[in-house]
Amino acid sequence: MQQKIATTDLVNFEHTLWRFQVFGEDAANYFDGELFRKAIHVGEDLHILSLFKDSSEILMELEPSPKTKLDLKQLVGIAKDILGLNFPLKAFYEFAKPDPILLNLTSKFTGLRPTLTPNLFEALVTSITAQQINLRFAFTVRSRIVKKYGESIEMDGRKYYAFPTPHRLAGITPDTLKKLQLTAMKSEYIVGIAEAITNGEVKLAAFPGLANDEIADILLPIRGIGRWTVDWLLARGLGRGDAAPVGDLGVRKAIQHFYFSGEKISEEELRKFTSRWGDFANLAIHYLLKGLMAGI
DNA sequence: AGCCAGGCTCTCG
DNA sequence: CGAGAGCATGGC
Repeated sequence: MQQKIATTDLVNFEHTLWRFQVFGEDAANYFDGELFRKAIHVGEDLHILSLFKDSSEILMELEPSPKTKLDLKQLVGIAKDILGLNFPLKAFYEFAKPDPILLNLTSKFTGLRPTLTPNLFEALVTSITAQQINLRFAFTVRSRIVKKYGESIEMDGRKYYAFPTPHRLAGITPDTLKKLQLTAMKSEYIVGIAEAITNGEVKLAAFPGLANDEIADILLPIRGIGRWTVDWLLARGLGRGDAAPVGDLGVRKAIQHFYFSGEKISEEELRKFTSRWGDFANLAIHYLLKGLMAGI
């Protein structure tokens, strides 16, 4: 089945999904520049969600078709999150006008939105794999996890892997993850988090209804989850407007590059600086990162 | 070749 | 608490 998701004046398809191509293989997210595909568990079934452009429209296709309206609603919600459609982009562009740097970036990358990872377990594990190593290698390792533990479904002669559920990772010996070239520590973190979720200690489903601080209080005591990981979960998992992962190396470099002539500043100062963006911090930072990577 | 990766935990003062 | 060492290995 097919369904319209958005028009191209609301979102720039290529700019927004570009992130899935730049760091090499991503077994959980297929994007070739024109077609995006992701295998997703909903209800009892594994679906392939496809996103693509047709003239001025962005369409979604689902295989197999969802059996219930509720499943369909959930899949449409996921598609919208992947395209970042819930971010108030127009209001942000108004907000950005007085700032020459943001004004320049928003006019260069009009329609760019942060893609969300609404599967919060996937968001957490992805962050952990990316801690303290270069992103390209992080993607390679994460793809190995996805291929080894994720269920797959075939379409047009290609296999698509769903991100492993917590159930598939809970109870495995961390050593099997270590063989995929995660560090011993990260292997333990990931299995530990999978177990905390399957045994009900951590209820990810409740997070959308909680405040940023409440989520941080739940997650920070868990081994492997620090401030950086929480901030990215808030920013790219839950789409919180005011999330600002200032501990992130890329974010620091971007802010220092655009606002401090490349001079290094402390995390404290960064936090103070980003507070000026209020509920637009997430968007502002996304544009700064894009600008940095584009060499502006 | 050698420095550095989109950090986190643990220890020590 | 705040600073600093250790993790571990691929990319460039």
